[in-house]
Amino acid sequence: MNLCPKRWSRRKEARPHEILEAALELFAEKGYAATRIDEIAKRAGVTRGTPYLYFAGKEEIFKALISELLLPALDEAEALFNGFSGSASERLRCVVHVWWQSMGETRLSALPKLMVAEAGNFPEVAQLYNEQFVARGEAIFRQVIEAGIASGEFRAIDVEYALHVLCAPVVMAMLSRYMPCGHAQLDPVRYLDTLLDLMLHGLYPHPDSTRSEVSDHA
Amino acid sequence: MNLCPKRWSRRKEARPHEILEAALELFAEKGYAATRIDEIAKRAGVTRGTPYLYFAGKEEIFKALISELLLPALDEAEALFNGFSGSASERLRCVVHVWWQSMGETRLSALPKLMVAEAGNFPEVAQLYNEQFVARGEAIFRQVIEAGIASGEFRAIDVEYALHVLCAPVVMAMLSRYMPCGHAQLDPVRYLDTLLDLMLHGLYPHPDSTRSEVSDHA
Amino acid sequence: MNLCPKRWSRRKEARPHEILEAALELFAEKGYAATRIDEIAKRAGVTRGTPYLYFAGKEEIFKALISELLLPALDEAEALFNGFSGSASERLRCVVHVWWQSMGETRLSALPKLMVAEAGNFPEVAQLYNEQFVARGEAIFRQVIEAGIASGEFRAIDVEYALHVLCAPVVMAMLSRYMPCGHAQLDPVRYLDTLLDLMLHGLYPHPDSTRSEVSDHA
Amino acid sequence: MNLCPKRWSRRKEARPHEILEAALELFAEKGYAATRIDEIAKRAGVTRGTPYLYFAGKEEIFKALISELLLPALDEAEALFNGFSGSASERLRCVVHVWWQSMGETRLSALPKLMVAEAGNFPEVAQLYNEQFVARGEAIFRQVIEAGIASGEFRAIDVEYALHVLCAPVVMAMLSRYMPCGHAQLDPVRYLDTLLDLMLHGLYPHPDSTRSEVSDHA
DNA sequence: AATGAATGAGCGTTCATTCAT
DNA sequence: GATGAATGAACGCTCATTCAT
Repeated sequence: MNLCPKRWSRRKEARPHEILEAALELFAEKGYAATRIDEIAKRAGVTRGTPYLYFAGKEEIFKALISELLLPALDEAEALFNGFSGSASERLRCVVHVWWQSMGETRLSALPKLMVAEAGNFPEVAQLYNEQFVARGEAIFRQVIEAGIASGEFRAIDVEYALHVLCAPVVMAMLSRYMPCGHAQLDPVRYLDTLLDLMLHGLYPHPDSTRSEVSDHA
Repeated sequence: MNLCPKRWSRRKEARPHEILEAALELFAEKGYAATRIDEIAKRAGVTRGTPYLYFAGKEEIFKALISELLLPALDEAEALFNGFSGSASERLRCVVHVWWQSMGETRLSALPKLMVAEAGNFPEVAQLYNEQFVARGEAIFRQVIEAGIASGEFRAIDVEYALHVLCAPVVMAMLSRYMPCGHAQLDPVRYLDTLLDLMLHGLYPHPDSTRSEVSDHA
Repeated sequence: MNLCPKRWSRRKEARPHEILEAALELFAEKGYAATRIDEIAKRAGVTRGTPYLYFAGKEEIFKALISELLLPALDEAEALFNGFSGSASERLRCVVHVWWQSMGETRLSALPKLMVAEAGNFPEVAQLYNEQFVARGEAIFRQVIEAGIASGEFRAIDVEYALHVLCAPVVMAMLSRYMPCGHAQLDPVRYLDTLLDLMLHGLYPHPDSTRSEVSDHA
Repeated sequence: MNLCPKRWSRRKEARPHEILEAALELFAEKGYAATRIDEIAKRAGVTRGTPYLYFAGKEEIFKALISELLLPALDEAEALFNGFSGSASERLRCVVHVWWQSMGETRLSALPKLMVAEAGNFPEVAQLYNEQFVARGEAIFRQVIEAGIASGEFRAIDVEYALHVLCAPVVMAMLSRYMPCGHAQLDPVRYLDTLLDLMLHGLYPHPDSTRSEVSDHA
């Protein structure tokens, strides 16, 4: 059993993170309730009792997924957005793609799925998620839209509503990774490009069709 | 204990439906795993053993929610769509609003939430949901978009991708009813109107701004 | 449902017997605990509540199997024994074969199996079985052996012990009908003839080996 | 609650055996179905969940009774038989008495009772029992009888049938320990001696009655 | 720090029994 | 007399959590 005698000598401070990664994978696959602490421990390479050395219980692991994995990723994404300048449409494109690269296509996309499923059962976790993640994410999109309207690049639509229309496909793309349904066969990047194209130009034929950009991607 | 003397006289045919309604409410509130059969039974006004007279087990109740509640609602909605004629944009508006009225704003919107959470754990239910509900729902939207393109009313965008961009906010509006997050404070109808406006016209200012329709609704 | 309107007009007094026969079959196949009242009812051609019109509960059905089916069969067998005269060995042969024909090879052989399994759980039934069936059965064998000893046809062995040695294979032949083991492939009649052959040649005090009789039976 | 401070320190290897012993006792007393896992646990000095640490379920406990308790006892008994030499009648006596001592008069005699009751419900367990226990047990008796016939010490009777006639009282003696019936009041050893006496005098092809041996034991 | 044996509350399911019809 | 919908106690099994080592 103890094949490697020093197998945890250097790992001490890494343990909580390993446990969280294991938990995230399993919660993504099976949901919160169907994931056993044993499985998390085993996938993290530890035994049943170890998670309790670092987390008070299953719910605390859930909460830590938000604060220890998701929020830091949002911090990084925000830094990328902030370092980007350009037209409103260029910033919108940037925000959508950076969002996807830094969160959507990573294991973190499991968290929106988890929150859809468990928000009602864990109000405390839901509050953390909403205040620290959703609100900040929406603020990013809101800024871009508002700036576009202010500069006259965008129409003066209702920002709050447009914002959610814009976010919904991004979130759905994250959720779809865990469902064997229609979305699943689509290429997410092309999907997001279509989103941007439609959001910017609409379905109606353009008076000037030079703005269409989705065809670049094939 | 015997509060109601005729407590089962004429209920036989009604029982399964009562149980499904109770299950749907509870699954919506707490998710599949966190809902106990006892609770379903109690909310349906029966006792622990009664659900098993009508359903083989918890999973069968889940499956019956799809086949007995959701699919009939889709049947009705389809009938409404089919009875509607008009321009592609008028039909799109019709489809989105009928969808919302006949499913989105009803208790049935719990089922997409459930499927997000449990598709991985119940492949059989997921297959039923995808084949009988998602595929048919997408087909409705696809027809409208394809007809619009064929008639020249819409641009020749990639139908499959546009379809999912269009559906995503509709589905998110359903999911959002069970989350205390941003979407929650929005008026769903106005949200869908914004979706239609953006999808048809895009964010860019119109060359002819007479087409904007969202202002009608306020 | 009521395809045959008078389907029970003539059956009223037959119902209890039909229920007992169904119960006997099912208890034999699956044991007492694993047999559901529903199954008994269905096999008897009635519904769930009907057995309770005739029997106070499951245990009463069990008890009635003894008193209503087994004991009458023993009565008949006893009548046959009593009408038979001959040497002790002839009477022994008669007893063994009549026992087998009237009980061993019928569905009644399920009852010894049931009693082996359930005597500890149903002391009242066990008492009935022991006092009314086992004791009377043993008495029959005891009489024959004692008469054989008294007449000098048999050795003066210990009657009580010999009696049980003699009965054991008879009972085992009954039990074996419900087990897929070694006994199962044997022909019961030939088995009992072997028993008699072995028992008699041990019981006879005198030493000519011409008496072997098992070959008669093919 | 914490009456015994070292309540599980060194028990890990002993637990499965303790649980099996408890299960064997309770299955013997009440049968398989009427024995609750809770009772087994309590009698083994553990709580409800502990048996599941060592056995996959109730049926696995049943199966383990055969493989972990009964078959090892048969191994030991076989070793004793194999170390014994003598005439066929002496070997027969040896086999019967060793059988009784190593299995019949121990708690293992519960297993034949259990198998009579449950063979039909657990075909897999029945197969294990028949192939590994019954078949091997019969082989032991068969060898002795065949050797006796080969040496001329026994008559040339039909071995398969005689074998089962011989075994039946041995098995019945085991079953009888769990029934409050006739057999119960007999001394098993004297019962087996009577069996041997009767069997041998039937098996011996030659006719001097001086060989009666049961009187020795009284 | 880490282990893993043990706990025990909780849940899905079954089924003997009841009783309004 | 017969039905069968409904009941509710009981049981097998699970799993988050604890704690002696």
